[in-house]
Amino acid sequence: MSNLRRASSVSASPEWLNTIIKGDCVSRMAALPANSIDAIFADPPYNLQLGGDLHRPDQSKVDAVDNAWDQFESFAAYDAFTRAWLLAARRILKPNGTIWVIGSYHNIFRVGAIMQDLGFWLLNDVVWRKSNPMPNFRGRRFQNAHETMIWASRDQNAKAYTFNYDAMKAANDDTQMRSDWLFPICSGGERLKGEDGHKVHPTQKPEALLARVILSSTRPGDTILDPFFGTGTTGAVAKRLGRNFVGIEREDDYIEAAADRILSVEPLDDAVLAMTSGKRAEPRVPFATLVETGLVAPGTELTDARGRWQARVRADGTIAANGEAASIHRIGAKVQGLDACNGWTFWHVKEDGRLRVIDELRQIVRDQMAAAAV
Amino acid sequence: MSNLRRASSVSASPEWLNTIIKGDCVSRMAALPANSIDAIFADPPYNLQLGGDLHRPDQSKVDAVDNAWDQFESFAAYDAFTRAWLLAARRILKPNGTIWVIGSYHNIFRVGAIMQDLGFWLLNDVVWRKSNPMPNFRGRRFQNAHETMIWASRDQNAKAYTFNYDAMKAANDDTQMRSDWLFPICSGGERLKGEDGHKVHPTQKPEALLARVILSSTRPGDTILDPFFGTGTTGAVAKRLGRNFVGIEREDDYIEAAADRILSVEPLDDAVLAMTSGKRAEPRVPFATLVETGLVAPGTELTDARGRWQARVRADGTIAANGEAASIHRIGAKVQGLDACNGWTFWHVKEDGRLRVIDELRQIVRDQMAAAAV
DNA sequence: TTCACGCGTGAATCCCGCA
DNA sequence: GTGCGGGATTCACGCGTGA
Repeated sequence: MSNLRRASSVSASPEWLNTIIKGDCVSRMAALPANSIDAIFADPPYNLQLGGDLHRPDQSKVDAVDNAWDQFESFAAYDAFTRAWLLAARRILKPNGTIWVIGSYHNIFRVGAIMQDLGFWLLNDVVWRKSNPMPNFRGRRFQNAHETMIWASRDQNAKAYTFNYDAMKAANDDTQMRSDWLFPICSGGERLKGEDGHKVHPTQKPEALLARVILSSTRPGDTILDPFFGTGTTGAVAKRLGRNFVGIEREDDYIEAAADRILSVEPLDDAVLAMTSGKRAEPRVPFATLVETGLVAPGTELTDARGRWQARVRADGTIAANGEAASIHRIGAKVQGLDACNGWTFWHVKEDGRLRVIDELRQIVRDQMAAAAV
Repeated sequence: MSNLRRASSVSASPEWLNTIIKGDCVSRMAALPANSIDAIFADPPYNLQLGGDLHRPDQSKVDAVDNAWDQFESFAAYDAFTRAWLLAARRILKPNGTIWVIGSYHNIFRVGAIMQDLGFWLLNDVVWRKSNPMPNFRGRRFQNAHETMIWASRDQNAKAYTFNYDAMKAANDDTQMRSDWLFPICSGGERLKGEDGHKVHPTQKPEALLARVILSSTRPGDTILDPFFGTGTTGAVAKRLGRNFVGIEREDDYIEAAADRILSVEPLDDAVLAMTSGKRAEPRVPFATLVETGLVAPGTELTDARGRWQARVRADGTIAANGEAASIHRIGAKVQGLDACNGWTFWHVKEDGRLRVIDELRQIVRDQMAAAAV
């Protein structure tokens, strides 16, 4: 068990909190107390059933997912595995806890049907639209440009699950957060590489995706369990966002990489993490996307063009000034004593000593999105 | 049976072509010949499991799907129904036919798992992103802004299914069509209304969605069956796009509305329907033809684009390098140390001091052949 | 210092006709 | 059915290199 607990941890917290547990997730979850977990994020094997090698048009070979842990003898074997871990997960979930499972068309239908059979109550299916997916090299299908996440409560009757509706809405330019989310795949500096320069894990998920999952359906201080921890994206984002995590993973290489990674994560300030709560006052790239993708770091100070007013960016995509938090538009209006304000053209960030209006940053994201649009 | 056949129909075509068959889709499909349908589009009941009435914030009542045909006693009952109609559908599908099924998170996971169990081979899941979805009025979930379509072939081994890759790519600004499609929901003038001004069918799909389905995976003249015909969107779009249809529907009201609707549809001109097709559709021209016609003289030296490798053309249409002679493709692969190579785009000839790819010479031959055929 | 360009790569169920 | 071989097929982004 890799212990990554902070010195500030409450002494009464269980010894498995903020650790990586080595082993098979079914038996390890069985060893945890029932009704102890606030939220679960699971990225199980997809059972890809790939055929032979695949080459790009330039004859380079695609580095496919051919790991032993993704191999199953049959649909029945995959179903049995899925049923077992979902049952174990359901036992440790609090009555009002929720679970997220991510998958592709290879496995997600089996997972979803089994979740319904076991009594989970589906709340949403959420589509992760990839802004830069791998092409279909042979031109025989549509480009597989998304993955699917299922979000479910433990029971149909569980009505008090956590959903930070107002925070999501405020983060999405004051309209409801939709069930289709656009994010790039995990690449570049975020992608963990081994000493050989090769990716440590074949299916590392982007932190921005996990950030929205965690911000939408958990509260600071909650405990999030990931039964297929891999290289610990769930743990890293949970720690950064002031949540506790529990990871379960079988492979030593992954555990080691995850432990190093999480150790270097610095949790955000409590003030930045404070959630928007209650009914908001009245009033299309969401500002949250800029935060989730890292274009604007949480905690960044925003100012108007003349530097007369300041606000601070929070992790959920709202901003705060004078003790109040809301969308970029609302806070922009508030500090000026006006009824309305276009936050996109009002607020600026300081870059290299210069002010840059955030509308320019939105344009960057829009350009990315235009490539993916219809 | 509502007969909507055009006078121009070939007399030898079966009597059920371009008609709406009244009755239960399982027994009606059983009465059709096996291996007779090119494509199926199915919009089965979603098994919505709604609780009580839902009201908007202004207290107006949401007109939900509460029809008898959407009620099932249990998941098991829904599964049995799904299995039955999918089995019947699979029997009438041609070996290289494909099937589309649309659903929401309430039912699509069960449908997808059963499709896999029955031997269908999933090709893509395609997300219909709604540009104007209904909001989540209670603010307890993400806005349910999409539906999911599964596209599958009859068997894993069926490789020759229709996919109009080049047409889709051209329609999408010359980049591959992705698995997420953005369309508005069916409303306004397209939405069929009864004499009372009330919508005729609760789940009428937009014609644009069906158009992309049909254009991507069928050819003009193909036969498309819809076992849950409703108000006939599939039939209307199929007719407009020069395809044949077969509809099966139980409710007289829907059949009547669909028949009227389809009668008023005017098929598009063949010229408009002609599909973009890439090199795959071009006649095969052996490299030997270029030598035989004198476009490339025996003894000519071929090089790659950067002049790193050379080969010499032989009179029989093979080329030689490093003491070996074989096709332009084999030698191209050999000199590079690869398994495969497209010799047409790899090899160049020197003309007036410039390099010219031999694929251009092939195009000259193809143009000559086309001119001669007129 | 900046820009242009080449190269590598990502959860992939990825060919088809003829003998 | 199997085997063989022609030849068709890629999008976005990060990084390194060289001018």
